[in-house]
Amino acid sequence: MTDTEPNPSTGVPAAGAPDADVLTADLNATQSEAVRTVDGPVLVLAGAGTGKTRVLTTRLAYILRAGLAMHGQILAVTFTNKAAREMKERVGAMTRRPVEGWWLGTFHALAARMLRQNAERIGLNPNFTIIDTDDQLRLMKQLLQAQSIDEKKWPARTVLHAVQRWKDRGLTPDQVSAEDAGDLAGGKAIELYKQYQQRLLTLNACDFGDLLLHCLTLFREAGDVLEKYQQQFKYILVDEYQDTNVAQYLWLRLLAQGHKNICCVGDDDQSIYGWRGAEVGNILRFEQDFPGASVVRLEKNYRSTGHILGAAGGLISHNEGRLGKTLWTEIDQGEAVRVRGLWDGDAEARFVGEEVEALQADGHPLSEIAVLVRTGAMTRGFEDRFFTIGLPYRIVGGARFFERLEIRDALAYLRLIQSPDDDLAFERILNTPKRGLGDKALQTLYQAARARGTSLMRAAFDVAQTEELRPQARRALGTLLEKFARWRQLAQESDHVSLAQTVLDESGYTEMWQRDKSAEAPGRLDNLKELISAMGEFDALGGFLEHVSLVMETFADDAAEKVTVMTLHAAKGLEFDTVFLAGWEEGLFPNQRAMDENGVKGLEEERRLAYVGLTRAKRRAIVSFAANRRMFGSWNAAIPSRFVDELPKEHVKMESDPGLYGTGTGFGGGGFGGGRDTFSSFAEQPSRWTPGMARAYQRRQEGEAPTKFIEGTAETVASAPGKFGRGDRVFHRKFGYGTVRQAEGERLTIDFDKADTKKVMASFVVPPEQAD
DNA sequence: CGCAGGCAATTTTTT
DNA sequence: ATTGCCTGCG
Repeated sequence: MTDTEPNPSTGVPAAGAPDADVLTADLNATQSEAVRTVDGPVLVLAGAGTGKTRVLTTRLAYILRAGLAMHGQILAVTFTNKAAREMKERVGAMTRRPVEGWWLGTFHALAARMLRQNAERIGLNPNFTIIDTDDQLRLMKQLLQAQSIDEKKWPARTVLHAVQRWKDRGLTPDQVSAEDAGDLAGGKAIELYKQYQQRLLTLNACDFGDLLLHCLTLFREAGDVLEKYQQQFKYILVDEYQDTNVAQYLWLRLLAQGHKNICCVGDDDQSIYGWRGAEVGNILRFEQDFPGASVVRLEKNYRSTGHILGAAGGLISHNEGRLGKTLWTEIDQGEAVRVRGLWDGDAEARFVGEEVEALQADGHPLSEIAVLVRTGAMTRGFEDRFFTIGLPYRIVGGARFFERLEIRDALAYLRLIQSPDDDLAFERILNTPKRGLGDKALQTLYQAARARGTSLMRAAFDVAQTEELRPQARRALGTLLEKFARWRQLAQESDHVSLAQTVLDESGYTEMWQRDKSAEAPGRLDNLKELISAMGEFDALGGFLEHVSLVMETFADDAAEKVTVMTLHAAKGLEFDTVFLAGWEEGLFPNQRAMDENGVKGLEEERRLAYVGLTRAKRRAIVSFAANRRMFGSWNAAIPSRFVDELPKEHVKMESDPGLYGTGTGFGGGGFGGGRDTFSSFAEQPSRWTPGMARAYQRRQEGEAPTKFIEGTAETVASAPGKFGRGDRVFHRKFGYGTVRQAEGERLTIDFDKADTKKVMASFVVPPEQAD
């Protein structure tokens, strides 16, 4: 069935019929305009909650239904797999046809598709691998070592970061100016970049940046290829345009030069990825970049109350160089944004916990409540608190499934079966599990590979026949290579799921973790099982590996009846009835480092982040800050974020705890939380354990006394007699870990572990005003 | 080759 | 405080 035929099952008329108008019937005037402006470049400035996704999907369906193009002639680009998936679902529902094979996907997935179609034109094999950060880093380290560059002075991360920024700007090694490189890596940065690219080419591999960069090179050097795509894509749709980097912009501009029908949707006020190369300038310059462009502003907000929009709008108005939008809503004014000052981070977590419980008691679903924080580390305090009070919660983010050690190892085996020349994979598993092939053996193999001009795997087959390695190592290598030969055979004969199972068993990898008695081993084995079962959803090994490289997603259970805790970045594109915005302290948010490194630009991006946070809220936004926060072990005093002051007074209700900043007597954040088990909140989810936590948990399992937390004033502790006994392990927020020597009435004596605080205290709790 | 102990680094995150 | 990384020794 072609795109121009009527759909027999739905009776949808043929393309070109006025029926396409039906699609826009439910939209407001500007949304409809955004959908129907189909000749020439269009920029849709879509404020938060103005129906951006709806416009984008309707536009795609409209173009199809109006018969302006067939699906193969539309390029629809998103940033995340999630956005791509959502768009596929919605367009599929609207057009009632499968969305298979469409050019709808992320920048990287679409670029990879184009590259695979034309790989040989730029010296790659169509089955090139896409490497992850881990591999990138190891590769760069090797290059630094080869150049004898001091890794202390120029860490591989730093150099790699620079390389990535160049790639974001669409610069190949010869296009980087010496001035740009500066004295990075002792002035050898450009040379390193060049070598890095050469090495990747030899490995038949790309990193994420290359997917776009190679496309640009391809377009530049193979005019016929570019022309073909330019002809093919009659319409181009782009989501989240404010987050594009220069390479992505160039890619789009080249592709759009054919039909000039490019529609970019975005919001300059929601650009929060400058630190990874996004250029707000792209959206600000749209009208110059695409002459004759129309601009449509979506300003009617369907999400938030008047107070929330007022607060967010007032805050963002402190940024300069905006395209400018004023959101309005027909929803009621609602409640003012609450701003709550608290004594410390624990008090803040306690406050949020109590508020959530109150909302829950009023019948508010937990799935409509979110706690948004600036840094990933801040989720821990809330997790701890929510667990303690038995509040169901979900942490978004953290270590992602495919980034876990055991998953990467397992994937390396599979990659190596798929493409034997994948040196990075080879290196990773050569001695994992330990089989007596360490650094020495690897060096020998490297030399052999270099001498022969082949990959490590091929060189290894030769070396196994010679005297170059000690007999023991030679035998071990021989055994490994035999296994690989067998597995490769098996890959032809059996399905990829049983292949993976066999590989993990025969390689001794599963056994390695079964033998491992550390507490995190069971979690790792679970993850391996999960990996095997995930593979079942793919037809073949190749497809699975491509998915893994491009879609680094955790298979998470969403939709559960839980409070969500996540970073502000992770919250983009989501909405909740109630949003808690925690940690609004100067230095933390706006983040000091962001300001130090990027000055006013950095500050403005932080402000946009605050704006994004506020506009996630449909009915309630509650901002909080703490006067004291423990960071990296020590206590920091803090003042409220400047963003608190920037919220327009008429939309805000201040409710700082009494006693903060000398405004009264008494101290907030009292309460008593003693007797809490340090590790209980993680006991049920071993897969989330860090090695340190796992060790501590194990110590506890072995009978060591549990650690108790002490918080609150001397009085409150004294009012809870019997909570502490001789020999209890305690943790005090200022003095750290200790042991109770004596506990009678309100006199507690504690020996603290740290030498400088090893003193006997009559009253162990520091009143809040004395805390640093 | 493997392990214990010393040592810096510790924003945000997708693909 | 915690973590991963590096080094030096057995």
